[in-house]
Amino acid sequence: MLSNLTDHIKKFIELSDADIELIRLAVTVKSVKKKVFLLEPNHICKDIYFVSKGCLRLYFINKKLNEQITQFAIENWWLSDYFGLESGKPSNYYIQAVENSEIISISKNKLEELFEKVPRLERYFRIVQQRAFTAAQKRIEYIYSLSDEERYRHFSSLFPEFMQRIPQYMLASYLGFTPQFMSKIRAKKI
Amino acid sequence: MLSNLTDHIKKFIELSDADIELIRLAVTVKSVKKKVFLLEPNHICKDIYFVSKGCLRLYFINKKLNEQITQFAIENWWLSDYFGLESGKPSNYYIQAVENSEIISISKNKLEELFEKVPRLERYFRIVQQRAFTAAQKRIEYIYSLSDEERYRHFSSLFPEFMQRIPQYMLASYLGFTPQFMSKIRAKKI
DNA sequence: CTGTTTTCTTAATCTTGATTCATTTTTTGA
DNA sequence: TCAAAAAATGAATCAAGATTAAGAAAACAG
Repeated sequence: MLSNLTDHIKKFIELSDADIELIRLAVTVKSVKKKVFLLEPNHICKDIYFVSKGCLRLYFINKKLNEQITQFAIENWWLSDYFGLESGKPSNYYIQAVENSEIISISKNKLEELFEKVPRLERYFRIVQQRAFTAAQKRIEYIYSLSDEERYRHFSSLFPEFMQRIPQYMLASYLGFTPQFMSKIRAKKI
Repeated sequence: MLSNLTDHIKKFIELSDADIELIRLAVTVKSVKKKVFLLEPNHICKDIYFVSKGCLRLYFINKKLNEQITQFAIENWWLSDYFGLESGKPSNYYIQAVENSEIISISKNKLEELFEKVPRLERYFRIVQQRAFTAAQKRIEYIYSLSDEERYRHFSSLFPEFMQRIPQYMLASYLGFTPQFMSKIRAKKI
């Protein structure tokens, strides 16, 4: 549903019907089944993704050959490998659907064209990026000021519904510890 | 020097002389002595800061009553407590000059006015925020995929000149470990 | 200069969470 | 519907880095 995106944009800037039509022409709306990859390592990342429904994860394989999740995106969040997108170099990341999802994608090129036609979108994305940066900073702050166990409890108190949606091992990966350790602290709680 | 800022902006968008004059009227350029605070906890953060010369750090006091540095800003970087800036709530952070510095500051309100007069600046700040977000994500990736010792060596190979500029204990804080541990790995190296 | 504060180093002990390996439970798909 | 794969749990051992407590070396101010 394109309206999920345009409604989100309207929270920050005004959009005319003509603007919405230009957005419609620039983006691609698609259904993505659980486990499908939108990006894989060694591919060039060309798109940014808006989650209209469902959930995506961004991860890479670390030195110990484990999946390391660095970002989730749920409804109304954007996700991309911005580093790959800007550099044009082959990506190191996977972007994968965690649930059956509805994704709105737009290529870097189409987005640049759209910025020329609807310059106020620069403002929307400035705000989106600023919020993303602020959230990333908060996360770094928690990593450095809470123990793993505290971070788990903090996360589960903030996002109890999200915890129901994803496998535990993915949350352990996102929080930076092992599934075994997660089992241990969960057992402790009861 | 205002030109440090306008030159930086010109790397991303075009600026007319009139635009530059509008920027000049909106910002404040000031010299800040080492150890001076630009923001302290329980104060409302109203400004964002551009480092024209020198170095700033952003930190908070964690539960163990230690300083925890979450960001540095050197020449051509912006720094603020964006969370406090957007929420209008009292800050939890210190922003302090690490060296005698020249800082260009602009208040949130003045910046909003400036966006109305020079809308292309939204683009500049969109790009700045996107880069900041990408850097923060990279940092999270390193935190989760490298040991503390590896992260120290990685950082010192990437930014050898910066290491000379700041006390070791600040770098230890930024990297998330103790000065004692840092001494240990430095001693190991020789 | 010279006393004081700040920064850095060393070493012993302690803790958190990783690793390894085995088992159980849940989910999935043919 | 049931076999196979995926996910979660449990326990024993191990390691990276914290903590504590000195003391040494630099930097700084009067």
